[in-house]
Amino acid sequence: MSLVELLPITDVTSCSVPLTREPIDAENSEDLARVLKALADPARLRLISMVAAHENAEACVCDLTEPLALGQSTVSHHLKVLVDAGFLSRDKRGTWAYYRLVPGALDSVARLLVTV
Amino acid sequence: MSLVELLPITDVTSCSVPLTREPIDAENSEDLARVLKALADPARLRLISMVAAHENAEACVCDLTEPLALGQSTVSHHLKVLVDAGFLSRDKRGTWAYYRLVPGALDSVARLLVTV
DNA sequence: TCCATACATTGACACTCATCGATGCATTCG
DNA sequence: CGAATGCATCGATGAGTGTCAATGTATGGA
Repeated sequence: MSLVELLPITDVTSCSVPLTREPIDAENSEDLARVLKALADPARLRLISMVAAHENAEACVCDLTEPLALGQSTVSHHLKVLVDAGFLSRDKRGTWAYYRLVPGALDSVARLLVTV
Repeated sequence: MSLVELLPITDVTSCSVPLTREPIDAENSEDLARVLKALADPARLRLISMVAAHENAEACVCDLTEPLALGQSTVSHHLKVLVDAGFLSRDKRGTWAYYRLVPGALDSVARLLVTV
């Protein structure tokens, strides 16, 4: 397991500089690609969007399965990918698992892409 | 061939609203995922970065092959993916093909991710 | 205690993708 | 004209990924 999987995304990307400011080295390009790969899926983008829009800015798996029209195990898998990438946090309360956006995670990725 | 493949990236994403502002619908999520997938590769991130940093903000394939340590056909393939996604433009002059950043392409993606 | 519910994990499968070598196609130069 | 250069395309291959059904694991209620 690498450092990337253990630290929140902000720690991974904060040490780097915008993509177009200076040539990115091989290691940083792999870190950023790993993070972008977690975002580059329609179901996961919708999950992020749905969690953000949900009441109290949190949602459990059962809230997300039906509107996505995907199986429960598939939704669970996507949520895990997003948690591992640092975009979502998981809070288990009773039988439910509540997912939230990690503040600043999306923004730190956006900052790396911006050219101005 | 869908509209997405024909139009520059700015046209695809300008009609959409930041991911966390309101729930993204299935169609928009597929468009955005397609664009992010083009970015989510270490070699392609380095290509974008190297083109941006190169003299006159343009580079030909022969400038990019060696530092990437990838075969010429592989580099050519990655450049095509980036052109198709709207991030790079191609200008053939003589035997050389010069690639440039499409102004605003990265920024319009960054705007979709930002939460503030 | 037993069952139902919510979720995670596993295994399998189809599909996509990154990479390479070989080939094709212009263009330039001798 | 012929050889060489720069690049795109093709076919193959191995690795990765999204999806599902089935199973595992807690937790809470009757």
